[in-house]
Amino acid sequence: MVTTTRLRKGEATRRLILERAAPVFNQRGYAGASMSELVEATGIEKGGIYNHFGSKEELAVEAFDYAIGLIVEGYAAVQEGKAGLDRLVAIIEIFGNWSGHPIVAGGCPIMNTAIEADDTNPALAARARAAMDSWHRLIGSIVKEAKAQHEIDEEVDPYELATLVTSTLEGSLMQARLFDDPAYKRRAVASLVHHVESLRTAPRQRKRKESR
Amino acid sequence: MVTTTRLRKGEATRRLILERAAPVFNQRGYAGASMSELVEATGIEKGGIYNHFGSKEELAVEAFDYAIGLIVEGYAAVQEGKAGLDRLVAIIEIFGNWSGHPIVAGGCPIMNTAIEADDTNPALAARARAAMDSWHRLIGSIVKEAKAQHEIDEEVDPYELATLVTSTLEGSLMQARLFDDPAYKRRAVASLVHHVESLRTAPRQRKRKESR
DNA sequence: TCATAATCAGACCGAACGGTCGGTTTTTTG
DNA sequence: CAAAAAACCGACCGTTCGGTCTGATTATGA
Repeated sequence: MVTTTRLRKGEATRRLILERAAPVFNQRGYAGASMSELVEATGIEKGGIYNHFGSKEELAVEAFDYAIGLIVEGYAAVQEGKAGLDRLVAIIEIFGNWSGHPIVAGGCPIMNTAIEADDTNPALAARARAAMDSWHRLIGSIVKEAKAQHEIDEEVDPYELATLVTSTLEGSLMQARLFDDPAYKRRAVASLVHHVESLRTAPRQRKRKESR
Repeated sequence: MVTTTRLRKGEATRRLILERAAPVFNQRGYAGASMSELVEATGIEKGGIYNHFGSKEELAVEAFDYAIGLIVEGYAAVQEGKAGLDRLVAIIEIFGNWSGHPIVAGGCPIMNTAIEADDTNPALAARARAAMDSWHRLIGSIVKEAKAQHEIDEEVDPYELATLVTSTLEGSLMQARLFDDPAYKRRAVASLVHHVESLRTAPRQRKRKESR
């Protein structure tokens, strides 16, 4: 353990800064979050923060990636033990259900960053694109798997379904947050689950889980 | 013409400020737009701007309302001469089609403002809620009209359909802008039009317009 | 344990922020 | 056309912005 112990303390505070800065950026936005707010949220003085990150933008990018990492973990966990279309249904349903303990405060970091950065911050926009792309691929690969197992029709385009699901979920999240009413999400989830279930081919008809 | 001519010049520049400030706020966000940028965009010096608006926030709120006014006009125009579900289809289709000459640069002001302001700016968030609410009512009333004319099934909930359409359109717009690819919108439009057409009751089956 | 390197605090910097205000110019009115 | 009023400019204000740097402190390796 040579290099491992060498940077131990530094890595710990670096991580701490990221985990406390992520919700600040996600709630206030990049332009709206000030260094003094980040100092307050992290408990680390400005000098300390700039010891680990070269600029506010670099911190924002890494905080975004950190938040995405948490989200990827969360969606991976919910698919465990499931296969095929059930994985997709599980993903759709959990989307409407972490109103209680959201992974990172302030809504979906991908959407928030996409909306703010698309016209103003190329670096952040690029990270948002990368994250969205990997999300599309996650859903697309599930659909492909379902097709390979003849669970759904051959005609279904994986990428098209992925982007449609994403549109509906993100759009409903935006409305749910605007009106502070999770019902918007629940309706979108119900509609999407119904749509996905309707794509199932007859042979493997299974128990259908209604959104409560 | 007493009071009419009294404030003539002032009203003109006030309007000019709003129409030039609206796209700046819509693209850079409230926090991201600086007064110096607004001075540059409007061609009016700071003192001139503050002669008409009490604060940056007041200007942002009025610029938002101005942008919404343009959008309302746009969607009203596209419904002209149509009735019932055709109005809804027209609205959905035009949503995907002003990529060329967008009403106000920077995407949908309602979504942009909702995403930025929901956690940070109560005044702007309230305006976004009001605008979204009136959008919901527009679509809801079309669905109600279609129901009254037995164009669609009695079971369809107008408000539910309105929010679902909104979710899908806004979510697709966000992705289209993130990847700078209108195909995301086209797919959402096609899916929604297909869904709406599928709700039509048999009697008045009409020509179906595919998205190109 | 002790030298060394990593870590951190906080004073400090110039620039840019949102906002004010007095003076000048331009409109409007009688 | 002159007087009054409205509109506008731009210098200026205090504050906060993102970022730097030095000296103190703490953790680490030998």
